[in-house]
Amino acid sequence: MNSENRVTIKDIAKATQLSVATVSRILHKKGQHNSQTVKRVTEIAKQMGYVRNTSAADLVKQKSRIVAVIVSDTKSNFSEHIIDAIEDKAIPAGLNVFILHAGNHDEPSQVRAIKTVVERAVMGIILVSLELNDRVLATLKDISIPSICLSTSVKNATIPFVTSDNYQMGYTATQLMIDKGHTKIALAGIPTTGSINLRTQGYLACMADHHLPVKPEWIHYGSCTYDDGIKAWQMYAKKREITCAICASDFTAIGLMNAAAESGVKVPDDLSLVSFDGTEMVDMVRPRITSITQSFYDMGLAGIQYLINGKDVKSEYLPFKVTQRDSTRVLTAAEQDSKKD
Amino acid sequence: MNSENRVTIKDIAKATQLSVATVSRILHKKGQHNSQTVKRVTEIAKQMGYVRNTSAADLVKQKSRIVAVIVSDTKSNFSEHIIDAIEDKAIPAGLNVFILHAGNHDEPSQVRAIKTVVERAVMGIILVSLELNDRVLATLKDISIPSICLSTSVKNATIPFVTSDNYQMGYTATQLMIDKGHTKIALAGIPTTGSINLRTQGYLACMADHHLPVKPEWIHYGSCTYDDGIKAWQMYAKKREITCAICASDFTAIGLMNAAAESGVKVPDDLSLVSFDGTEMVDMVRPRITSITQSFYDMGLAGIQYLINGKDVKSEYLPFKVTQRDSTRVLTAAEQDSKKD
DNA sequence: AAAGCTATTGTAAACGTTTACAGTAAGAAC
DNA sequence: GTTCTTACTGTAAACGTTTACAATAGCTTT
Repeated sequence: MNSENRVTIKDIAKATQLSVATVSRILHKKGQHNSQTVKRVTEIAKQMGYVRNTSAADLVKQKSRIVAVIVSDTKSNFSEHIIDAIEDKAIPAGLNVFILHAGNHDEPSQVRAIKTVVERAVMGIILVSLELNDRVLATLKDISIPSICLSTSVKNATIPFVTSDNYQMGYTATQLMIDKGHTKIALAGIPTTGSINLRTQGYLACMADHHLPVKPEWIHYGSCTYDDGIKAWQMYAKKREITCAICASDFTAIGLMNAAAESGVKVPDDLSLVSFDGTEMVDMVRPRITSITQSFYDMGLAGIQYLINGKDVKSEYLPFKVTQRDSTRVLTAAEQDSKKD
Repeated sequence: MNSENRVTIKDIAKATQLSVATVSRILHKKGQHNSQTVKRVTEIAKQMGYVRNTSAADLVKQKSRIVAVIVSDTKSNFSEHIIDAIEDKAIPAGLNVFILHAGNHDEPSQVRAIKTVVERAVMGIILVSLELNDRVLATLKDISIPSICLSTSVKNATIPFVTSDNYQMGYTATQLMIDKGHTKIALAGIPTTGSINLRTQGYLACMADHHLPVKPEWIHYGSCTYDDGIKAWQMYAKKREITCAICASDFTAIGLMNAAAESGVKVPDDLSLVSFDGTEMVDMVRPRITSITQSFYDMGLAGIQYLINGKDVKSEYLPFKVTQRDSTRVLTAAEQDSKKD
């Protein structure tokens, strides 16, 4: 119809011989009106192809019905579960969800994303898997928009967060391997910075608690990618000392497994593997990969509920569980001896 | 600082004893101003924690610097490549990207998403992998916002689109199998509706061109999921007639391969597989899966460039290629005979 | 008949920007 | 000394809504 200028309430007011106020009220179901008029207005509005100008409405109402989700752009596949949960709750509540990408450690891109949504007066911001530095955290705290971090913890809980306990996960993964008789346990693809590095601490603590030595070359640092798995194996392959590896993500585990396979090392016969996350990926590869499975959907739930209910949610750690699949094997007594120093 | 009311230009004007016009101009680098004043204003603005109200700005400027990307919420992994391309070009151009989800065939959710962004006067809309019905298409055409569909074709090209030629891809995949000596070729997980179904047409045409019969039970309809691969195999396993399958997506191929493996059927020894898409997934599983690889990144590029340059892009098909990996095998003459009716 | 309701509609201000245009002052050119 | 520039700043309207409040008319009540 009119692809020139957008139809406004004023146009409809003119066409119906009513005031803009009446039209506005009718179109958004406020107050009571003659049913004849209501019918006339809605019909004309549809016919003229009216679409509301939300910028104008937001401006006077000083708020919007939008939730912004700012997601790390690193190739991870768990964020979609978090987003699923957010959308599952937000849409029925009449909220719309805008997703933006930002760099995991990239301040300028984070600031850009935050600025974009803050300028538009979103009703809340959910930050997924982002490592925010103090400066960004400060800006976030200064603005009057409720924000929450998911899948990362925040120093001093400047803003609330919901994640898994990385330290405990690291400890648990290590304990799992030790329980299966492993003593030479590698750690692959964990970043050196951010809350995720607490997994390393958990690993070291568990090893120490069992009086097991750790060699530096067992720890490969990375960023949870598939390629990190490959690189980690290249590192381990030199001495071929370790009997198992704890992998930073499902992708890292798969990369590691594939790289090992190329050297003729089979999982779980020659190498046991456990990964963090436990997304559907671990069930798609063969052997299936044992994982420390996180509750991503629940994280999303926690995030959106915080925004909807406005309750002062305490920052919290969500439970994780060990899901045994086919990538881990119990070492025989003989193997444990032969591998012993 | 002030978490009560947001600081406006008016507040800064008051604090600096200037007019709002001057402050506005300085803050957005329009016109020339005394460098002293500029410094004073920018400093005070920062100090007071000023953030622009984009709703107000958009309102008067009648436009925004936002590109909306509405993505199918079906679990596919190629859309991220499309989005990558869009962001890679949009951000340097000073455009911000908002991503929304909508149901692949779900009109209400599509309309909701479109309405949300149209109301906010985005500068362009990119629809990814969405099957739009006539009504939605009509609304999209009526509004004065440039829109483009990626990874789907649009009947009559009501709005421009960029995708791969599904018919040709179907034909090519089939040809590939025939070239390897296969004659009993299955098709798994293709939806019955939408442009993607053209793959079925291509398959049928190729079979017909080679005078090869097609049995109904070779064609499994689905929606490109992992589970579709499993279900397809359950269907094929009954008679175990086919020697290869063309799979609707990488995930479908993986599902099919895993299900087959459970019946003791090995890829590619007992079953050859080719998938559409060719995302990184096909390189992560073993054996690696031969794929009809689409140019997703280029699709995203085409979409964003259409919006930025405003050129009247013709709807077009992007090239795809056959990437041979390890899931396809040439049938021996003996096998071809033994399998012959 | 006055007062009080009720149902419906209108008036007008407000939201925070942007920007065309007007204004001012100081210096340069004549 | 007058006019012309130049550099800077102010005025005010506009963008499209929403909403408190006022207004009107027709009823009902007393």
